[in-house]
Amino acid sequence: MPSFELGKDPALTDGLYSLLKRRGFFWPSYEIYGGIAGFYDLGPMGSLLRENIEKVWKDIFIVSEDYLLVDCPSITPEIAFRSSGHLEKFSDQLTRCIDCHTPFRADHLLEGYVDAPDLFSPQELETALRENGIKCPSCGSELGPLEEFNLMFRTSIGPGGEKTAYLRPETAQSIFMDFSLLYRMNRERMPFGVAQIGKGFRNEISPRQGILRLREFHMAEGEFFFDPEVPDFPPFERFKDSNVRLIPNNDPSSTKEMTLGDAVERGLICSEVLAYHMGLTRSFACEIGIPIEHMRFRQHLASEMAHYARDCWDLEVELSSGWIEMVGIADRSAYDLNQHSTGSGEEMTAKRLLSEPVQRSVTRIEADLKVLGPIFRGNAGKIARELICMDASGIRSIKDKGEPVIVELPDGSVHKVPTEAVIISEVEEKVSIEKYTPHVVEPSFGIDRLMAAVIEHAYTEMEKSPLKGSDEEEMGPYRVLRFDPRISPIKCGVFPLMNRDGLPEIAKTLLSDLKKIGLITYYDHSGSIGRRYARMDEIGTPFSITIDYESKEDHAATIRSRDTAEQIRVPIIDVPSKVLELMDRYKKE
RNA sequence: GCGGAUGUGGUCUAGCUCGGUAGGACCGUAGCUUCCCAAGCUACUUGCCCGGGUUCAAAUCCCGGCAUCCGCACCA
Repeated sequence: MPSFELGKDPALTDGLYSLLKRRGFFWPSYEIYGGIAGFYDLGPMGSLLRENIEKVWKDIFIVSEDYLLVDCPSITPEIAFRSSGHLEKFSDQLTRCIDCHTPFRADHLLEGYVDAPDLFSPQELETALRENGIKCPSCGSELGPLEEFNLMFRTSIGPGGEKTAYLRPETAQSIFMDFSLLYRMNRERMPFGVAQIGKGFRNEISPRQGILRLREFHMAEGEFFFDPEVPDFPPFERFKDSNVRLIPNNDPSSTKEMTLGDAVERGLICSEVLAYHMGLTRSFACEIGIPIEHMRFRQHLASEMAHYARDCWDLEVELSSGWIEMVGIADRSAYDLNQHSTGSGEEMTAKRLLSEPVQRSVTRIEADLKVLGPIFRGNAGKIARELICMDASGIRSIKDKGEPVIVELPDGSVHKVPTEAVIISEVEEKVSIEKYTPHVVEPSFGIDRLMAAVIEHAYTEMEKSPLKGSDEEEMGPYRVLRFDPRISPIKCGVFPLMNRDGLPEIAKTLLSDLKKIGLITYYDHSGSIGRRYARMDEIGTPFSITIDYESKEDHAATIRSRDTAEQIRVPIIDVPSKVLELMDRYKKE
């Protein structure tokens, strides 16, 4: 059966994208007003397809891997992104040529002149541009002043709009902010994962390539928290021998094939935890129907890796438009938790049991509330709390000099605490628990891109059907979307061969039996039977059931398979279970 | 953002040079047909990207905007 090969002939996907609109997968949003780049509507088929892809994702991350599922808001107050670094990181400083108006990223212009310009502040950039005498690379003219372009959509909360907020560019941050709660919900056991499926928003400068680069997109993210001092990750055993294609960043021009186990041993992949999630990602992609030959993992170049990332690998899938990133799997170390911990003042740590409890003597500060109370009244408790957190040796030397201890409260007020209120003692302490900030590995899935990949790889064009008089000149090729039945938007079509003589009644009874077991169905009585099959093939419905005149006598129906066009005759009463069985069997083949 | 190309029913397109009723095919809908792989027959629905200008008259010419595609730039 002739099918086309992706990447070999992009012209073959031409017909695909009109099919997708015609049959209700997706199309550009706000078309009646001319459309806006970077936004797409998912139609009836696209919505079901996306939901099914997410279902498979949940089967892996929530059901098999026990990730905790959360669902947090898209609108996020500014402070959160100040801590996370997005306010800076997602703002590019642009400068424009005063003659040709071409915009450039200021830090890119400084590559090669200074070290790590991406970490520079706007002022530093401005100075560096001037000191190095940088001119417009395309025409040589002077460059204008810096402009800020933030990739986050800005909005405000409440009336008056004084509270600035942004639409989240990734779902991850909420998970970090909720870390302590989630850690407790997991009963303080490590390691554990948290997952979120939702929308992300990025105000891309110039979205292209249709649904592959959106300003509002679906993402499924996992955050896997673990103890960085535990090098082994036993579950990794499962993927140790999985073969993968890798493009390591020390040699970006060649693809290497090896097992994930080897890659960790050779130090290409930084940890077993990261490699494990690459394995998970690969099996997820396989399950939704992306062929393994069209997958590879590419390591971020040192220059494109975010400054907090220890290591980062992208799953890329080959499409008609080339190799496209689908999933980013990053080791973000303790960066995010540290940022939010510092930003909010909340402790974000996990506890680790020391293998041997440690005896040590500790200098402890106590506050004598009997003294503090009468002096400071309402503030006494706060001062005491602040006092016992201060550096013990420093306090001791102050106390030894007989000077009062200066305590500053979070509200900014400063208080002089008399020496006699400060008690310093040496205690022997048995420490059996140690606190640490967990590291995190983040697999982040672009659902819309994966959906496009699934569609392209399920797409098959065939020579026209051999029988009857269809005319390929007019019809174009015969098109089939060969989805895995698990992700097909519609699971089965139900057709009366003729729209009369009691056939519709039989078909509708069967239809409701299929609905009862939760299958999404499609009833169709219009057009010839072949046309109805063709409609189902175009939306990737794996099974079509036809009630014919014989059904009235033998109470049986035919089930026709999308991929083979084969038909089997099954008693009507057994059709629902037979369909489930066929769906299940498809997976294993 | 820049340069180039493009924009006609749901889809693909003819018409634009040379202004004068917008045409086809597919898809879709209803009906006929014992109809199992886009068959046939009948009927039907749906359109000139938006705004302005020139003109008696604009899909067509001019200006502006928007969008798409390609290249540059940008980005995951």
